[in-house]
Amino acid sequence: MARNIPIKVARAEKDMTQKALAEAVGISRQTMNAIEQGEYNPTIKLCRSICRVLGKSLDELFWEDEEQEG
Amino acid sequence: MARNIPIKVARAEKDMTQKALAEAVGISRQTMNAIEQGEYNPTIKLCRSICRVLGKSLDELFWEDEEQEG
DNA sequence: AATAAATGTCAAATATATTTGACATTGTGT
DNA sequence: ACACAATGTCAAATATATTTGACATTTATT
Repeated sequence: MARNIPIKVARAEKDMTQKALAEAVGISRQTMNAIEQGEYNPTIKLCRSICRVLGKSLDELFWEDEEQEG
Repeated sequence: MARNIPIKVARAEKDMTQKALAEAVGISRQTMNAIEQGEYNPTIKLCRSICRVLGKSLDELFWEDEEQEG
């Protein structure tokens, strides 16, 4: 997976830290960091939570045109 | 979670069976069924695969305005 | 330069998504 | 009514997302 820049940007727009976003969404700071680093696949439910907090859509934050192979 | 009608509709539009969609996406038939029944949260990567096969966006197939508690 | 906050990263443990196999039910066609 | 495909559902096993704790690095502030 590629690094998730859209989340980083949306977070900056809200002036939120990774820690703050993680708490708002109810996950650990490390998990939030890993998601932004693109290190693994979050659950759709978690993605929706992040979208709600950041005021963005799934397509805006989590779409990828090409998926990296295994 | 609520039953995922949009997937059912999009699958009908493509005239695909749950089994066929599951195979196209590389998961088991039971998992595909469970997703349509809204019984658990798939991974975002899997959601994207389903979107690509069905020619729909994440927002079209996987957005939910209100998340069910617990 | 020094201090603190924010971020990046690792390993071990835990929670949960997904698989497999099996069987019940429903829908469709003959 | 009969057969067959498609769907729904359960339990046990496996793969993987997520947590926790700890530490290194970067970035901001004084």
